[in-house]
Amino acid sequence: MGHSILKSDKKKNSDKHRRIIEAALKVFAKKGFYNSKVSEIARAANVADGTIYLYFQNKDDILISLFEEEMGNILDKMHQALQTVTDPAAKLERFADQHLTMLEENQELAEIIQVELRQSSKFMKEYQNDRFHQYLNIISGIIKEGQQMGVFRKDILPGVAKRAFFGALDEMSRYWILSPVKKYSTAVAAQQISAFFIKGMLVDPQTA
Amino acid sequence: MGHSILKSDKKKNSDKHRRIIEAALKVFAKKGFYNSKVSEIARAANVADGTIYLYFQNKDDILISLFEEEMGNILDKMHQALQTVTDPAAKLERFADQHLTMLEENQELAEIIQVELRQSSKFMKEYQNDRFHQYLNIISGIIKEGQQMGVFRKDILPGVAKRAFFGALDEMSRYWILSPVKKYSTAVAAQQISAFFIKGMLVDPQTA
Amino acid sequence: MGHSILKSDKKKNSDKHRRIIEAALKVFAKKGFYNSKVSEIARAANVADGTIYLYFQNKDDILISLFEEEMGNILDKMHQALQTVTDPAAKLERFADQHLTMLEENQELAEIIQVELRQSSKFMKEYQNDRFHQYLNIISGIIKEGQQMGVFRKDILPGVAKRAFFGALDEMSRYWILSPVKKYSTAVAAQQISAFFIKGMLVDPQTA
Amino acid sequence: MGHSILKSDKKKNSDKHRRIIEAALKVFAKKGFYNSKVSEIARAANVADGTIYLYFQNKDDILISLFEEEMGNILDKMHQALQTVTDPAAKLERFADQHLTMLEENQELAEIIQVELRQSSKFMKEYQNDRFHQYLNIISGIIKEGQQMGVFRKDILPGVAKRAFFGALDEMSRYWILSPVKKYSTAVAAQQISAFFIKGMLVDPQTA
DNA sequence: CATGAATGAGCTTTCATTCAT
DNA sequence: AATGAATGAAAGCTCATTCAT
Repeated sequence: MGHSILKSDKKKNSDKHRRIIEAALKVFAKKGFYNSKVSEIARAANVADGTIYLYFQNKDDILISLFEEEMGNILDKMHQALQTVTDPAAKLERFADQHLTMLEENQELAEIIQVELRQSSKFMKEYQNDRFHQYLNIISGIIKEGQQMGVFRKDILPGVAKRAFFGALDEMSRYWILSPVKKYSTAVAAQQISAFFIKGMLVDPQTA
Repeated sequence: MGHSILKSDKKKNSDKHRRIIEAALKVFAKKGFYNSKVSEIARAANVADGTIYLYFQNKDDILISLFEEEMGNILDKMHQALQTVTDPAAKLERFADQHLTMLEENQELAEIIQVELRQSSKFMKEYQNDRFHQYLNIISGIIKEGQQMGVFRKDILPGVAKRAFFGALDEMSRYWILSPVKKYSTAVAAQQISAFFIKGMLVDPQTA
Repeated sequence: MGHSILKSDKKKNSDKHRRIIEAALKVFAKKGFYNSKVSEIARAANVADGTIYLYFQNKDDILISLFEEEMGNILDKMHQALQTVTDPAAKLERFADQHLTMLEENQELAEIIQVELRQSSKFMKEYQNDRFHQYLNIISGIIKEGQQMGVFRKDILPGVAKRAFFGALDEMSRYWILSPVKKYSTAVAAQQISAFFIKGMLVDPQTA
Repeated sequence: MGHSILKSDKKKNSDKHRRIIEAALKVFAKKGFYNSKVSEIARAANVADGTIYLYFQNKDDILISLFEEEMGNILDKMHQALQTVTDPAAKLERFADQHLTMLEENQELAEIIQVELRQSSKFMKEYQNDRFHQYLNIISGIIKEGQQMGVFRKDILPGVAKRAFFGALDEMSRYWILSPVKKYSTAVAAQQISAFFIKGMLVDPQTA
C-alpha cells in the first residue's frame, strides 16, 4: 500500500511506466522474481537501469505494481463478462470459463500470479492483497445470490465455497502453466469444474 | 532428480542429515527460500556451514530433499488413512479431512509446500515432482474406482477432477497458512469441500 | 582556481547564483558535502537540477565558490573591524572577538569551513586557498607590526604564531559547532585566548 | 560505540584485522574517506572484499575502529612521555613536542584524524569521541595542576585553554600535512607554541 | 535561460560455496 | 567427517551530470 503513489503521476507523460511493467511481466514470468535482475527488466524495457527507479520504489514495488494493475484489468473484465448473465449457476460457469480463458491468453501474467505473487510468503504476508480478495468475493457474491434465490443450499458456507471454487480453477491453470501440453480444453475444464460445484451446491430436488 | 543420491547413504550413520532437513523446514517456512541463508540453517541444525555441503549438493538440493522426504511421509500416512475406507465417496471425504489435518499439524511443511516449492518456476519447471503426482493420483484413483463401481458419473474426467479437488483443498490451506484466525474448522471445511465434489460427481438419482 | 570564471558574469543578471550558494550553505552545513545531493540544493534554491550547472561547473565548484565568496565577505568585515584599532595587542583581541562572533552569527558557514572544506584532502590539496592565507596573514601582520613597535618579542616566529593563534580560535569554534551547549561566552573565550598570546608574546618587562 | 565488538574476538587468531586497519590508514589518507573504495582497502590489505566484512560492520566502522585503536596508542604514548616530567610548564612543552613529533612520524594517521575524522560532520556528530576528549583532558589536567601549585593563574579557564592549546598545535600540524615543505622544525614550533601558553598563563611576577 | 527526465557508471554489501586444517 | 574463515561474483540502488525540449 502506498507504493508508487507519488511517482505514478509520471505515467501521464510517458509510456515508460507501462514499458517497464510489461518488461517485468516477461522477465519475472521467465526467470521468477528472485532470479530476475533489475538490469534485465531495464534492458527489456529499453530504458536505463536508473530509469526504473524513477517509476518504482524498488524491485518489490515493480512486482506489486504489476500485480495491482493487471489484477485491476482482470477484475474489470470479469465484471463485464458476468454482466450479461443472471442465473447464479450460469454465472459460476461463466466465471470459470472467463478465468481460465483469461489466464490462457495471458500466460505470463498467470505464471507470475501463480508462482511469484500469490505463493511468495514475502509478498503474501506483507502485502494485503485487496484486489485478490475482491476477485474471490465475486464468487461468494454469486453463491450468496443463489442462496437467496433458493437455488443453492443454505448450509453452504460461501467463505469456504469461494476458496474451493477458486482453488479448483487455480490448480487447473497451474497445471497448464507448468505442463507443455494440455489434455483438456479450457472450455471443457471450465464446464466440468463449475458443474461439480453447481451440482454440489444445488438444493436437493426432493427437498425442494 | 538425481539429487542427494550418492550422499543419502550417509543418513544411516548420522542424524545430521535429518537435523539439517528439520532446521531447513523451520527456516524456509519462516523466511522463505530466497531469504533464508545457508548459514542460518547450519546454525539452526547446530552444524558448521560447510557440513551442509557434505549432505546436500547445494541450497536447492536442501529444499528438494526436504520436499521428497516429507512428501514420502505424507503419502504413507494418506495411504494408511484410506486403507480402512471402502466407499469412494467416503474415501474422498477421508482424503480431504486427512489432507487438511495433516497440513494443520505441520504448518511449517504446509507453508513450504505452498509458498516455496511450488513458487519458483525454477523448481516447478526443472524438477519433475513425482511425489506430488503420486499424491494427486490417489484422488483420481478414487474417482476412477467410483466410476467403475457406478457411483460417479462416467463423463467426469478424473484428470480434471483430481486437480480441482486438490486445488480446492489447497486454496483452503493457503488461506489458513496466511491468515492468523480460522473461521472454519478443518473438519467442517473438509466436509463441505468433499460434499461439493461428491454431490457434483454422483450419478444422477433418476438416471440411475 | 579557475572555477566559475566564465560563468560568474551571470551573477549580474540573476539572483540564481546567490540563491544556489545560499541553498548550498544550508544543505552542506546540515548534511556534509558528500552526503548532500545536488538535487537537494536545487530544491532548496527553488531551481531545477540542471540550472545548477548553468552557474557552476560541478558539485565541487559549488563548494569552492561558496567558500570564496563567503571568505571574501569575512575578510572585508575583519579589515573593517580592525580599522579603528591601533594597538597590536588590542588588535589581536579584536581579531579574536570578531572571528568568534562572526562564526557564531554564521553557524552554517562556520560548519562548512570547519568540517567540509578543510575536511577533504581532495579540496585542501588541490585548491590553493588564497583567501584563507590572506586571513591568516592579517594575524601575522599584526604580530609583525607589534614586533616593529617593540611590543612583541622579536624571537616570535609570526608564521608559527599566526597558525597557533588561528588554531586556538578555530578549535574553540569547532567545539561550539559540535556541542549543543556553550559553557563560555564568545567574549570570554576571545578575551582568554588573546590574553594567552598577548602575554605570551609581550616583551619581558625587565628586559624592556 | 559498540562497533566491531562481536567481531573483534577474531583478532586473536589472525592479523587480518590489523592488515585491514593498516591498509585503510594508507587508502583513507591518500584519497579521503568518501573517495576510498572498500575494494581498494581489500586489495591493499591483500584480502578479499568480503573478508573486510568479517572484521568490520561496514565502511564507517573501519574508520571508527582505525581511529579508536590508533588514538588508544597515542594516548598511551602521551601518558608515557609525560610520566617523567613533573613541572606543569615543562609538561606542556613536552606535550607539544610529543604531539607534533607523533604526528610527524605518522603522517597518514595525522591526515586521517585531521581531515577525515575530526572534521567530518558525519562522524563528529554521530560518534561520541571519547578518546579525543581524554586526549584534550590531559592538557586541562596539566593546567589545573599548575593552578593548584600556584604556577598558573587561577582565572584561566582550563576548558578554554585546553582547546586553545590543542587547536594551536593542531593547526600547526594541519599546515605540515598539507604543505610539502616545512619552514620550522617540530621542536621549534613546539617550543614556541608552548611558550605562548606558558607565559600567557603564568602568575604575574609582581603579583606573586 | 531554464527545465527535469533520463542516463549509466560505480559502489557497498551479501552470501553460497570452497578448502586448508 | 567436520569445521568456519575466506572468497569473490553478483546485484540493487544512487546520484552527478547531460541534453532535448
